[in-house]
Amino acid sequence: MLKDFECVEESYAKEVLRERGLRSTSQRLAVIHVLHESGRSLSVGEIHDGVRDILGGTGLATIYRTLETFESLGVVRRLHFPDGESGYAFSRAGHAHHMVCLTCRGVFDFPGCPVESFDLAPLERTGFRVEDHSVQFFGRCGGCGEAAR
Amino acid sequence: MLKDFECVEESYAKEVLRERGLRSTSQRLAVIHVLHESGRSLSVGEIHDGVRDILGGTGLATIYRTLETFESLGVVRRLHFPDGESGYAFSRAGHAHHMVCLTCRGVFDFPGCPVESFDLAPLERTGFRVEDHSVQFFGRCGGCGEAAR
DNA sequence: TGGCGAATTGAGAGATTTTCTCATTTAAGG
DNA sequence: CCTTAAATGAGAAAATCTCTCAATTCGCCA
Repeated sequence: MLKDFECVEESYAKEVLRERGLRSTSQRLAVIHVLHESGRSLSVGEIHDGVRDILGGTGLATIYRTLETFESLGVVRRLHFPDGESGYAFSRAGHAHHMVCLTCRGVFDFPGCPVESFDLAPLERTGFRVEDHSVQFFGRCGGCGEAAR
Repeated sequence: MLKDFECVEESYAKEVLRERGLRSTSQRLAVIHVLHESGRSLSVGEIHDGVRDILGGTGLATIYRTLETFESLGVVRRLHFPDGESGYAFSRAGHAHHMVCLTCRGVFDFPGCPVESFDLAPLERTGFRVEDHSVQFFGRCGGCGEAAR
């Protein structure tokens, strides 16, 4: 098992895991490593392949379980693309939204939240109580926009 | 085949289909009927069951094909819930966002768009060109909020 | 209204994705 | 170290989605 691939994101994930009384296994850290290193959102299969490159035989079920765990911790986020595909991306916990490049599937955080300055009162007057929201921007990142020209 | 279930939504769907040179089949209209009648988002299985109740034996593949067609026409929208589930809901074409009740999966349009008044310039200065966005609110609708108390 | 041609469907096989089980391994506190 | 519960691996099983192709049906046109 490689030990020299630690990065800030892994330390962060470790801490979140410890806070919740969950274990920092090599599989879990490898998932974070693969996700962060890629800089884009990856399918379950891609993550599985990436983890196997690092650790050797890793069960697919573990990948699913790990992604589920991290998603509930806010460390990983599942993104759904307009074409129906989906992928997972590393994401610092807390309130963050993303821009997703439709060409390379790159994921970029963006500052601020459009909903913050949006007046929810009219919605809530209908009796609906808003508990959460999701915002995503789709488009082309710098590199992919260039290439298209 | 029942003929007495026509509603505004079906007429609308028919028109959109005709505009694109696509046929208004009983299966397609039944999908719209089921979706609209429920007032909430439905899984593929629920839609399949609903359509079978109206038309009798309808192939599952047809349901998938129909949903894909309608989604590309903007008549139906696929929604992803925080719990990982997903469902389809009727949606007037054009730019519309939704509030989704996490209890009953009810879907409600809401007026306005939080992104409209959001300044995209800082994002686009990063080189990212925004082409599309998605916004969803999750919470409890009037009825389900009541029931929870 | 009847017929023609192309679009659409049905049925089921097949592919893919996700979940589950349980014996084995491993992290982490004492 | 040792212990113990958490986590994993492997593969079976379940669920979801796609594909193929013959049969059906819609919508146009005479």
